[in-house]
Amino acid sequence: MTNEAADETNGRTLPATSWAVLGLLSFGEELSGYDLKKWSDWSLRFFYWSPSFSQIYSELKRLEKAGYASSRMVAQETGTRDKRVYRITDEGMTAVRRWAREAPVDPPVLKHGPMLRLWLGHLLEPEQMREVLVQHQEFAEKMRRRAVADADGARKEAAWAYPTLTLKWAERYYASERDLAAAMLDDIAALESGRGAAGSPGAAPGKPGKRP
Amino acid sequence: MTNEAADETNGRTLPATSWAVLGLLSFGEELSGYDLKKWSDWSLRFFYWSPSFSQIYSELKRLEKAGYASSRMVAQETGTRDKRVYRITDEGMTAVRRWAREAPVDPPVLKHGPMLRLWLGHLLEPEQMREVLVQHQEFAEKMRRRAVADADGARKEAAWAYPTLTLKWAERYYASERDLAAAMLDDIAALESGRGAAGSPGAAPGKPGKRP
DNA sequence: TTGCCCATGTAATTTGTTACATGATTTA
DNA sequence: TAAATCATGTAACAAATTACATGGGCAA
Repeated sequence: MTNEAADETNGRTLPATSWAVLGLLSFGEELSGYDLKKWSDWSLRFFYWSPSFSQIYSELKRLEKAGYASSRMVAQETGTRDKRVYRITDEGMTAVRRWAREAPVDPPVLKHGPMLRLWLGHLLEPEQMREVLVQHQEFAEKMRRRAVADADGARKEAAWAYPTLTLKWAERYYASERDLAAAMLDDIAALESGRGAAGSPGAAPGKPGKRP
Repeated sequence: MTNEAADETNGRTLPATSWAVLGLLSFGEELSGYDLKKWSDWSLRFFYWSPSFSQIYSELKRLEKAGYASSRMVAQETGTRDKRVYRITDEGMTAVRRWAREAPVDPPVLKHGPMLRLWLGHLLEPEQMREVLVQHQEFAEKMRRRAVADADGARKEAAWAYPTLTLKWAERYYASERDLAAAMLDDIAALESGRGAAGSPGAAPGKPGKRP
């Protein structure tokens, strides 16, 4: 009852980030913290923020304490510093499977800095708004291309079908972000062009022709 | 040099959440922490997560310490408990305008729980994947509708044009989320139907006809 | 007149980041 | 042989949540 591992095992559930790390391990490979960080940078990154090194290390400790992962030191052949590698346990597989199947579907968390800036449009010059949007557009397109490239390089075995599918989702998501920025550039241009002509409330910004 | 207010005023910049709260105040009204929370729930919420009460209270303290906001107690008419209301200062306006204009455009932070689950598709039954997607779809549609409703009810003055514009962006964003979920449902169906027929690598899931 | 929600906060805890420490290996 | 980089962590700090405390008004 006062056993810590038991406390974690039953009862209180882990935070999503722990499940994300355990999820990385659930593909079956034995990995070090460093490996996990690198892998998470090119996979989770597209739809889930990639935790820092230090957090990955502490999540690994927590998972091991909970009995969901086990670790061992491996001595390097060529004299490199020894490292600790982690592998998921059977209990870990059971737990992460259970989480994936049964956890409630809660809404995505979005912190969209560029939109926060535009929401404060009354503080900006039109040119500055455009600059924010253009940079965001470039970011989105860069991410989209990365998702495409990663999907092309992805392993083709059946086990990897779902990671590949989410890359496809990411491709579309970032394409949409890019297009949404373009649409907003249009909207701002329309707003600007319609300004000065007496703020008539009838001039509702519907869907005017693309350009003035 | 050792003055705390000065430390905050120049030099080290505030976290984005502080700017978000100061941004709420930048529309000029005198508001309590409670008011700010409620307002943030129906505005920031669409593109930036809405901070908890306690965080709003501590951000307000920080802003006041930095000289960006001032507060006063107001006694309630009908004997309700007194409350503290905050108003942005001139320095605050200068600072938030400067932030909005000059801060680097950094990428949005996304923590997409549903996608994390699907990325772990090897742990799920197809039916469970569909369930996750359907629920996400419903959430997205609910948010979209809310954005539309809020935009309809929004104040029409020029100062509110940009908040209204971001609501329009939100409407499109959540429409896209909804559609992306639908597309992924199709992809999963295609993957399932193509399974068992020898994992031929040629069976690339392109854009097959909507239904089998 | 008890229970519940509005409103206002503070305290304790958890989550996550940045800065630092260490040492070996590769590259310039 | 100095600098950059890989690899592994720890420590200090910041951000954010949950739980708790308090009191008034209102509905049952």
